Amino acid sequence: MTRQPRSTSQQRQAGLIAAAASLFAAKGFNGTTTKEIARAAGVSEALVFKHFPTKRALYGAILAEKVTVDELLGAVEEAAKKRDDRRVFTLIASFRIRPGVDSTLLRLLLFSALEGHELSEMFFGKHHRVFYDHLATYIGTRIGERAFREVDPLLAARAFIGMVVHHRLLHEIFGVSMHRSHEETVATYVDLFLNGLMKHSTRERTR
Amino acid sequence: MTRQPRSTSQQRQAGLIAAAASLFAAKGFNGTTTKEIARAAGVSEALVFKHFPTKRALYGAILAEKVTVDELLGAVEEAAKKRDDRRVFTLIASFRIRPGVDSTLLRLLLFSALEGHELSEMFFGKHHRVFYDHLATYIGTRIGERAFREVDPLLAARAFIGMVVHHRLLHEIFGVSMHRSHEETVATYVDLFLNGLMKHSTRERTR
DNA sequence: CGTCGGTGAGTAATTACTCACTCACTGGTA
DNA sequence: TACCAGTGAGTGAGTAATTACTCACCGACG
Repeated sequence: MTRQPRSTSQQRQAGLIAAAASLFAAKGFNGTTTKEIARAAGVSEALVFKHFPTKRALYGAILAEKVTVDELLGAVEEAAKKRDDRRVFTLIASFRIRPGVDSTLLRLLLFSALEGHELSEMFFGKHHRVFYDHLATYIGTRIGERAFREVDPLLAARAFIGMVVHHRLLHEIFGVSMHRSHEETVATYVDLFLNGLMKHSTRERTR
Repeated sequence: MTRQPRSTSQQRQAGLIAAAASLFAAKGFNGTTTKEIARAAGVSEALVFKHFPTKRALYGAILAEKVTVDELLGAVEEAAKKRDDRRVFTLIASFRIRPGVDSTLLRLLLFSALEGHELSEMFFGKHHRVFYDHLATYIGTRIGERAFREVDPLLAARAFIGMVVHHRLLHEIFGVSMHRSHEETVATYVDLFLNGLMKHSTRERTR
């Protein structure tokens, strides 16, 4: 019998959040029982409620905790200053499409939105809106500089993020296999999209 | 007291499926109780189990029932024969992005995939795979005819569907408002994408 | 010895599902 | 016409299991 040292309140809380996050991501809020969470965290069910007053509060703590990564936005900002279009788009795409990316957050996001959790919007804002807001601003700037064609920047940004997110959806949620490497996939998407945005002397749009 | 004529077995079954579909779409499988379904269909809970042996069987019946629309694929086929690229893409996009489109199917699809229902894959295949398989074939043909650039047709098809599906996701699941009309949105997406696919004499890709 | 991490044993409510039963209608028969 | 047995739609009242959550209590350590 090894005698486990008792955890501090903070450690336990973190452990519970981690255990619950993976369960909620796998089975949704309603599909996960507090007993399962307790067992996954290696404690009694009663202790769960010592740390979080309700199951829903625990769920909220998960959504509130996971924060966006700022270093990516920094790198994007830098590439944007240099007007390195390809790099801007590649950075954003390969942040989502890369080997070993964790599907937990995507699943949690979808579950929370579908199940209509109150914190869903905040979660969405922190994880996704920032990206397409940033991107829309950049596209707008480049249109102003006559480097890109005249399109609605917000629609264009969503279109690009859409390619990327949809790819993850197919792969991580629907189990569609990737027939190309991560790099090839990203390169193709960036290529297609940038080419679509670029101005070309020949052929104007029809409508 | 108006005396309701008793329904036939088929009518009841259809009513139950309709009631259950909207509830499952709204709250997921685990979030919906059989009592709610019965009440929504206006019958006793016991009758639900006279028609479907288990709750899961009822869920399965829903997924198995809803079929894809063939008239769209017919129209696409026709446009494809005429090599009317813009029309092919516009048809597919505006089938998904149009006023009054029902979000029930999209929600059911996501729920079933997230909750890992066995019939999810079949559901996905009937509603989505057909589209990007068709589209990929067409893109492949057009590449062969040197009308489009050399890209992986499957990736390209997914990229386009990705724009469209992501748009619906934002709008119908995450509640992001559409700041453009349906037509403008579709036109922008098609325009961006087609322009990206087209060959342009000037400026070759950098890598 | 008091505080804090931790638990076993509950409880009230809800859940999917069952069962014994009623009611409305049909077709055959006298 | 009158009657009656059969059938299938429909239900009220359960039941066993599960669920989120509670509470009285334990024991280690400063």
